[in-house]
Amino acid sequence: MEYAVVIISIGHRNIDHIFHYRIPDRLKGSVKKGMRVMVPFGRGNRLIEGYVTDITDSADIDVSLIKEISDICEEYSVISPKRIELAKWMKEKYYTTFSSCFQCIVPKRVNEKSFACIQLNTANENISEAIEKVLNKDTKQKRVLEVLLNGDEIPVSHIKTLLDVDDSPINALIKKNILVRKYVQEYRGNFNSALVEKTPPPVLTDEQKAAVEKLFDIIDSDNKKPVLIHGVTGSGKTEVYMRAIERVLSQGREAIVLVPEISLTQQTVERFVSRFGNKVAVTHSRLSDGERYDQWTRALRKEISVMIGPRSAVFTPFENLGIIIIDEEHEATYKSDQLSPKYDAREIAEELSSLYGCTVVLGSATPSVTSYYKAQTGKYELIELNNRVNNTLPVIHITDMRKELVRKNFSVFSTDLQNAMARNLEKGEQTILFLNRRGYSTFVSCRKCGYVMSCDNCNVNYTYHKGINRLSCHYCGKSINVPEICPQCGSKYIKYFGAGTEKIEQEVLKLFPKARVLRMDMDTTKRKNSHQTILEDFRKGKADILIGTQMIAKGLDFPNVTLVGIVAADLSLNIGDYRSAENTYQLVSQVAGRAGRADKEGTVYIQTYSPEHYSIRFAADNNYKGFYNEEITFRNNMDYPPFTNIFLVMMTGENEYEIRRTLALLSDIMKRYNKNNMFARLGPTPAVISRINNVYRWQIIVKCENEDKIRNYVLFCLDKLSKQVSLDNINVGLYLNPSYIF
DNA sequence: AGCACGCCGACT
DNA sequence: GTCGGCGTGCTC
Repeated sequence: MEYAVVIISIGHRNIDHIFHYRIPDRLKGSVKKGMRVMVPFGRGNRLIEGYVTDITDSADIDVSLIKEISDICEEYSVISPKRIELAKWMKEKYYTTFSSCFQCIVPKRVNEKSFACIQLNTANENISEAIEKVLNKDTKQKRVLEVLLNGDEIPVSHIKTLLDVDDSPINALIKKNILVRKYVQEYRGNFNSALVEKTPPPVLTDEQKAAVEKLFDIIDSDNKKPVLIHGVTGSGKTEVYMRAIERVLSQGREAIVLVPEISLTQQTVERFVSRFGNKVAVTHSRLSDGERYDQWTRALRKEISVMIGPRSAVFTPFENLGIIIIDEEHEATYKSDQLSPKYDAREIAEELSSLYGCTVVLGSATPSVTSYYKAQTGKYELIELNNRVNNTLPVIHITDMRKELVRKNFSVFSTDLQNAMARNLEKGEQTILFLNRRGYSTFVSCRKCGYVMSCDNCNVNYTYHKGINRLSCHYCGKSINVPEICPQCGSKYIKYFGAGTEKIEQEVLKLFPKARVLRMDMDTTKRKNSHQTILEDFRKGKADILIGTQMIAKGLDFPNVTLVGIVAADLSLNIGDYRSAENTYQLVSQVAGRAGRADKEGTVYIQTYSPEHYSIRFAADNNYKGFYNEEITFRNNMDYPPFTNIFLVMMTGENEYEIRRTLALLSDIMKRYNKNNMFARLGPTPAVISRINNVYRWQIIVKCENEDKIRNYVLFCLDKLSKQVSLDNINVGLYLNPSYIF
């Protein structure tokens, strides 16, 4: 007897194991490994979706309990044997259920959309006589038939609009056996590659040539070490990627290109489409489920061979996978931090590399410290691109804001930056001002008693928003009217501190009343497309100055921008996360890179209260290695990643006492099983934001060099804990090496 | 997860 | 007697 081994699509730990089902006679031969099936499940025999992960001839359970598969979902397998292996690996690596891993690997099933087409009925032997009869009469049928005589398959809707006819002549022709109607699947979300002109590849620089040759060697060899391309901005990394893709395609294999969602713009995509034409498909988060499913299906059917997309595109079902390119590899978006499995696309790519023998290429101008460390220690190959293809470096100044205070300049802008802005306005060139904080004032307090306005629901200070004239909480969204007197002492002296983008906008308008200013932050981009509109307006020169947060920092290039002001470079430095310096270096480098592209020289002013900090100094010098050397020493001394693994256990719930008590218990258990003191433990401590929307947040942090050991240890201790106390009212969040400590 | 089963008290 | 409350435990 043959049984299908099925994983049920219910993401619950109790049923996260295999179930055996009989294959009914009518499905004999059609049920295959990797297929999606419907099976009766539980006492009520409700029909649940499941995945056939194997077919066996025995089952070690009472045969009378085994039920029958009720139906198959598709005629084909949606998951290959190698990808079943990937799911097993993910389940262990990300301590999650099979079901949730399958959900990543196979997109949600959506009904396929089809449309009616008509075509000559080739099965009809007497068709020519029938055709002749119609053509001899002057009817609507004749006009329809004439269009179809060459044998093409044409959508019914096209015929109707083209000839202005309705169904009746078409139906008549079908009745006469001259035409047949068939339904063709429509692929939703296709990128219209016909609109993009094909461009010939440019001539490579010597440096690019060397990089491409090294990549070819790796692609063609069996040594599948991942490659880190450290290429300064403008060094032509993308062209190197495209040559590697060409090589892989010529070998009949496929390519995946991962790009941070934010830089997945029309221009990026067009660059690939102009080289590879209709072999390219694109996914992104704005696609509907149907569009995503259809693009995924096209890959499964080998109709495309290059997929460009964000994190989730790493799961594109190419079975002859030749290369995975991860651009801007340092970006935090490659790690999913919220939904389980909390996978890292870079790690998935490496696992796919060992399953498929494909090459993994990571590229960045500011590599993550972890990746560069791997390149230094021989786990990755390193390719460096040090020269710009046709851009010059901007001139970068660091401004010590403490000296501005001494000189009695209390403005948010240093004198130098103000002067530079004035000069730029006169010249008619554009300026970008970057501040990674929105709102007007970030801190509102009473001058008499010191009371700080803060949210009732969260342990977060209110930010004052001048546009709506309200205090608003950036964590739960609550906003209140500005109190006229201090809620604590009744004093009228309420003072506003700390500047956000809204304040910067106002200061600019005060200094330069004639300047045309655009502001881009969460508050000005709430409406659909407002993001695009602002950027386009700025590109077209409809504004002189663009003020913005993080969202203006990435991947955009404006040829007429010659001045960039980083208003407070040390904001990200004071967050208190072990990655603060890394984030600051990356952010400052990226923002500075917006100045002076094309033929005009750029100038950058970095305003800071910590001008001596190495992340700012080296970013201003454009010296990644200098930064890396300082940072890696710091990580080593402090025992932070990449020298250790950090496991964050966060408990959240409405009853603070219960959370603290439970975490204390977990801490005791951890202490008890910490043989040889292999695991360092911090906490329980309140999280950085210790209450959001009246949900309290406490955490324990565990550190250990060995990833498997720390994972097993934490899961073991949590298992012990769950046997001692109920965790029903507590949410337990597990984060292995999170992108930031919350 | 979700559903049946079963063991309780309250009610026509 | 029986209706329905929720706690418990199982699902090929």
